[in-house]
Order: sequence, then structure tokens, then C-alpha cells
Amino acid sequence: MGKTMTIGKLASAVGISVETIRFYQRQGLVTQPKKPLNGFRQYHFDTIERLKFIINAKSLGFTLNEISTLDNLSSGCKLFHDLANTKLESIKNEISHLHNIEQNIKVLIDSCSSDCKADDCSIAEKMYS
Amino acid sequence: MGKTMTIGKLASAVGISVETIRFYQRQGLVTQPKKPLNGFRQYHFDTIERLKFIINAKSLGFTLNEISTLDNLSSGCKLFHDLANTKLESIKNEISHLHNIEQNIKVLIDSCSSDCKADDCSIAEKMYS
DNA sequence: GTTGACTTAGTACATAGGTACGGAGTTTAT
DNA sequence: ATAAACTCCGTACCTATGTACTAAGTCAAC
Repeated sequence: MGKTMTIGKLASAVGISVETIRFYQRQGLVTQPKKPLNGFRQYHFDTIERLKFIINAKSLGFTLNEISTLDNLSSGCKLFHDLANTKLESIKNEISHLHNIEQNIKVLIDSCSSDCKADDCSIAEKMYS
Repeated sequence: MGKTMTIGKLASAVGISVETIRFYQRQGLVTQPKKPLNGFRQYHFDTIERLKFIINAKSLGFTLNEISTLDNLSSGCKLFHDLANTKLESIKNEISHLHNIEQNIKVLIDSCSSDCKADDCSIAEKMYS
């Protein structure tokens, strides 16, 4: 018998909730161990690493769907490289989109004093056009 | 009789779907005119402006909930100024969050060649920790 | 040997912003 | 006058990521 644990221990070992682990199981991101006689499933130590991988990938902006296509890195990192480059592009796009919005909001904010009649407010002029 | 139109004309006037206008009505963002005898509601011309306001606000990153608290600009633009400043802050935060992610992904991408064995891959080292 | 903490499975709920569908009535164009 | 296009209302569905809850069974501690 190696290092195994129940789902609760696993959850606190990686700092997420039991419900979240179950959810990842339903999504196919984590495999569910077989049910033993007493009914309490035993999770292998490796599952901690798998969950950490998922958590790290999420923090890098990967969706659960994307993570599920990665499976893991044990067969080399080419897949990861490719997905990471794609993600990098989409993040750059998001950033420039947000920069645009930022600029537009700044222009609006600066375009009139902080409280004016609607009739001569250039914010109104811009927002209703 | 002033300028009124059915929902379909309204929708094509502002370039969104009928379903979306109905959705905005359900959300309380647009008021629904009374039902006349023939059953086909007539929308006032002003509703075009209201919808344009909503569409513009959305493109500035405001949520429908936020837009509903704005109501409109006819009572001065102070409310709008305040919300816009708050939104500007949150957009700046989002941008810096994305910049962080961008940096982290770049580091990962550069940290190993594009295809290596899992054992000596520094990506794996970082993703499983 | 009882109390409290834990696990099981399944299902419902939540957010945000819509999209899609169905059947019945109405209007418009030819 | 008839067919196509439009409108009405209500409801269900969609993505993404979980959270909450129930009822029943089990384990561990004192």
C-alpha cells in the first residue's frame, strides 16, 4: 500500500474543496478511483500533482477544456508549448482590447466636468450616438 | 402620431436582435410599451437612443447590471462619472493581472526547448509544484 | 457506544448575457 | 384572398466554473 488518502485529505492537501475535486472528476480532468468495499474511495498521491497541475494551468489562464486536452506533460511538452503560445496570443489580444476600452473611458471621463446638465454634456452626446 | 415602430424595426435600426431587446426588457433595461388593441407594441423613437446607450456602455465594459443602475444621463452625468472611474480602476487591475499571466507564460515557454523528455523539462517542474 | 466528522451520489442553483423554439395571431404584399 | 413575414408570450437551452444541499452510510475519538 502506497500513499493513498480520502477525498477530504486530498482537498486540503491542495487547498481546494471536495466539491471542486468531484466537479473535476465529472469533467474528466481527474480520474476517480474505484470504490472499495467500505465505500470510501482512496486517492493516490499522484492525484495531488495532477490537481496542482490543473490549478497552475488555471492560474495561467487556461480553461478547464484546454487543460483536458493537455492531459499531462509525461509525454513531452510539445503540446503544452503549442497551447501556451496560442494562449499567449489571445492574452495579448485581450490586453490590447482592454487598453482600447481604458482609453475610451478616459476620453469620456475627461470630456466633461464631473457634473453637468445633460443638454451640454459631451458624455451624453457620445453615449447616445 | 409620432415616430413609433414595431420591435423588428427597432431591432434592425440599432443592429441587435429582437430576442436581445426582449431580454433587455425582461432585465428592466428597456421599458416595454403598452399593448395596443392589435397586439403589436409600438416603440417610441427614444428607445433607439436608449438601446444605443446600452450598446455603447457595454462596449466600454459595463455590465448590464451596472447599466441598469445608470438609468440614463438626463439627470446629469455625476453617476456616470463615478461608475466610469470605478470601471477604469477595475480595467487597470484586469490589465495588470493579464500582464502577470503573460509574463508567467513567457517564462514557461522560454524555460525549455519546444519538445523535451518529461523528466528534464523545467515546464513540468513548474507545473507540478 | 455514542457523538461528530467524514464520504457517497445525485441534483439543483448560481452568474452573465443572451439564443432558440413553438404555436397562435396579425399585417403586408402580390 | 392567400402566402410570407412579422409579432406575441413563455419557456428551455447554452457556456464556464463551480457551490449548495439532501439523505444515507461509515469511521474515529473519547
